[in-house]
Parts: sequence; C-alpha cells; structure tokens
Amino acid sequence: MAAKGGSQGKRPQWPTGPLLSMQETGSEPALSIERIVATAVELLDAEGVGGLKMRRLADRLGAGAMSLYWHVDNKEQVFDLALDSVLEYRGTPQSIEAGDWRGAIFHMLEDWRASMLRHPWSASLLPRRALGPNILGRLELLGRVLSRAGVEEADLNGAIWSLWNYVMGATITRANFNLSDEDMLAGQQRLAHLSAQYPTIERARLLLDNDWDGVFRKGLGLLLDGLVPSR
Amino acid sequence: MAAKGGSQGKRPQWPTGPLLSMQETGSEPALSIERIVATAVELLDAEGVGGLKMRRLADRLGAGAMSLYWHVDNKEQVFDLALDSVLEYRGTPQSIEAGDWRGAIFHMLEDWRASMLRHPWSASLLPRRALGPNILGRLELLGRVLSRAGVEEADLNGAIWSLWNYVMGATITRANFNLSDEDMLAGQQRLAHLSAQYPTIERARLLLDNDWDGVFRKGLGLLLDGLVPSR
DNA sequence: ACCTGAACACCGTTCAAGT
DNA sequence: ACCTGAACACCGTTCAAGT
Repeated sequence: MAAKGGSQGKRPQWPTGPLLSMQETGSEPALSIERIVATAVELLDAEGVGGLKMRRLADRLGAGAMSLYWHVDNKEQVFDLALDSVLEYRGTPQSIEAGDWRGAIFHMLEDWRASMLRHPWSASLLPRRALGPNILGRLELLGRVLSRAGVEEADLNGAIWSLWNYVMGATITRANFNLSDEDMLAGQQRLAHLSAQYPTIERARLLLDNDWDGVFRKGLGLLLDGLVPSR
Repeated sequence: MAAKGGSQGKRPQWPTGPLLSMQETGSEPALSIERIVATAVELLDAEGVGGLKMRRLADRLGAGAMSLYWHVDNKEQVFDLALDSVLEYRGTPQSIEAGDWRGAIFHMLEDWRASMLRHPWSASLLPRRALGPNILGRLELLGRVLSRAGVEEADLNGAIWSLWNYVMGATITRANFNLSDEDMLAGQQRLAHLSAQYPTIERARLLLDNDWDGVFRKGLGLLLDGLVPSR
C-alpha cells in the first residue's frame, strides 16, 4: 500500500527499455527489474505457472532469498511484468501501408497467438491480469486497422472484443491441450468406452488429430468477413 | 498412485447421481462426495479459486480437518468435480425436434456461458482441467446438432472447436473483467493519460460500456453463419 | 540504496492412531 | 469403513539488521 522501494503503487510500473538483453558477465550483475523479469520468463517456460516460486527465482538470479522484494512489490507483479514482456509486437511494416488491412490483422493476431504458445503459461494468465503496454499496443493497432478498414465507430469495440475472445479462447485451449497430449489420448480412450453415450464426438475423434492452426485461421477469417463491411 | 480409499485412479470418478440435492438435517449428515462437491461450489462462489482451501472446506462441512482425504485423492480432484457439477445441461426440448438447429445451438451455448458466469471461477478453470461427463455431453450435443444441420464429417471437429474457442474466450474474459470493474475504470483512466499512445481505443472507450451479451451473440452468429452451409 | 537471514503465518498432504 | 490430530515439507511475505 505505502510507497516502498522501487515501486510506488499497486499497479506494476512497466519498464521502458527492451527486456531480455542482459549480458551474462562472469560474476552475477546487480539485480534489476529487467533481470528479474527475464529470469522469471525462463523459469515459467521451464516449469510452468506452478514452478515460479520467489525463492527459486532468487536462487536462479544468484541473489539472497528475499532480495527480490526490494525491486518488486509481490509475486503478482512478477506475473504482470513477465506476461507483458512476452507480448511485444514489432510488425506490420508493409501490409498496413499497402492498405491490406486483412493481412495486417491476420499477421498481428497470428503473431499474438504464436507468442503466447511459445510461452504456454502466458495464455491462461492474460485474461486475469492487468493490461500492460504491449497488450494495449496490440489492441490499439487492432482498433486502428479495423477503423481504417471501414468498421463504424459504434461497432468498433464489439469487433475488437469479438476478435479478442476468439484469439484468447483458441490460444488458451491450445496451450492447455498441448501441455498434456497424453491426457487427450486418455480422454479419447475413455470416450471409446462410453461411445454409447457420446457417439458423435467419439466417431469424429474430437480429442485427436486436430489441425489447430487451420481451425484457428478459418474461424478468424469467418469473424473478419462478418465484422468488416465489404466495400 | 496406488489405490487408496474411495477412488482408484488419477482421474476423478464422476458421481452418477444429481448433485446439490442434500438435505441439511439438524446434525451434519455423513461426509460424502456429493456433500463435499456441493460445499466446494459454495465456497468457490463465495471466495473464488484462491478461497478454496482443504481445511476451510472441511470446516464448512463440520468435519475434522483432514477427513476429506478419505473421500478424495487431492485438491485437484475437488476442482474437477466442482467444475463439472456446475455445467449440467438439461435443455433443447422442442427446438431440436423442430429442426431449429440454430436455435438449439444458440440456446445451449448461451446457457453454457451463463452457467459459467454464475460461477465465475469455473471459466478460467475449465480449459485446464479434465473434461467431465457434463462437458462431454454438451460437446456431444453440439456435434450432433451441427452434423444434423449439414456440417460435413470432415469439418465437424473444426466447427466444434471454433465454437468452443469463441465461447471460452468470451466467457473467461467476461468473468475476469466482471470481477474487477474498478480495475477497468482504473485502466481506462490510465489510458486517458496515455491517449497520445493509444488514441483509438481511448476514444472508443474500449475498457468501458460494453454490451457483452450483444457482442457475444453477434460473434456467435457470424461463426455459425460461416460454419454451417446454408441450404 | 541495496541486500540478507531469521521468523511468521499459512498451505497441501501423510501417517499412525482412533472408533 | 470412516474419521481424526499431530507433524512434515513447503510457501509468500515481513522485519530488523547489515553494508
């Protein structure tokens, strides 16, 4: 609550510089938000959401167990910062200029999904956490392109959220199913035993053999076709 | 790992009878999976995912602290059972018979979303947990109606997952934003300060005043129009 | 300004023991 | 068969203290 050390509010103060650009010198460099966040991402990638523990994070940084709390308010803030750091977008150079709004949106949203799948913990985390600058930047870009493509001001929020919903749902589902392929197999085998109760999805082998990328693109295309007026 | 007490596998054994139908007699009735799950749902509704603690759950059941572990393998199983218990679907009486496949799908998916929003903890939980019988039942129904509506066998899984993705994304987002309206307000106010960086979404007031139900229905309609061939 | 270890108040779960 | 309390191995976080 009270101002203490490096951060003065409830909300994280987003670092301004680029992350993940630390030199590993011989002896450990000094602690910093950047190093903490970069190492937290490493730890999350390696062990998942449950694997991020403050003591282990400090260990990996070569720091004393409780040193982190000078740089960071609490564990929640580490999550917020790690999440946003993974969602930077450097893109849409030519397509947006060429007036190819469909290509620009597809590129940004596919990149968004790909970024989250590279860090599977991030997808489930995103909807529950604060919206950092990289997330807001993507939303801003999305809104700008949609608007330029002809979406009315009154329909803009609805269009943005529809796309958000679809991308989040697809990515969260994919990230979690991906984490446990053997679970899906087990599920499908359990289904086979119950094929009397679930004949349709059993026959379609719903829990197996899915072309996730293709499904994602197709649904996204349908949404875009409906949301943006054809001219 | 080894069989112990009431449950013999890693996966939860889903109870067969209806849940939530316990009589509160004068003295506490005996412990049972049904009572445990029903009370877990109460606790989750009242305090959220973080509020479910094994000791508190036992307390609320008037049982000794560790009695639960005879009926349940671990906390994870409590989550699995609570989740599925909340997703029962008794519906589609007339519309599916009348051949109104669009109405049947809309009804089932809107009910799905409504059920999860009545228990906001359930939405974020669902993609990470095992698919219980109630969830599988909804997927089966969805597949059956889509198939009857003319979706090719080869397109069936894609259609089911597209709809799943959209419903999950919309519900998870809504459930989490709902939980912290003041966060959205704070976010929008923070945005106002940064309107130079995010002019489009600031002007559209993206983080405020959203007609969530309308947005959900519209996007769902667009997806259905695209996924099911018109005849 | 920056880091540290000891200590506190929790957790989930195990286990030997009760009825 | 069903329940119990004590105990273990953790957690996040606070705090007084160091440099």
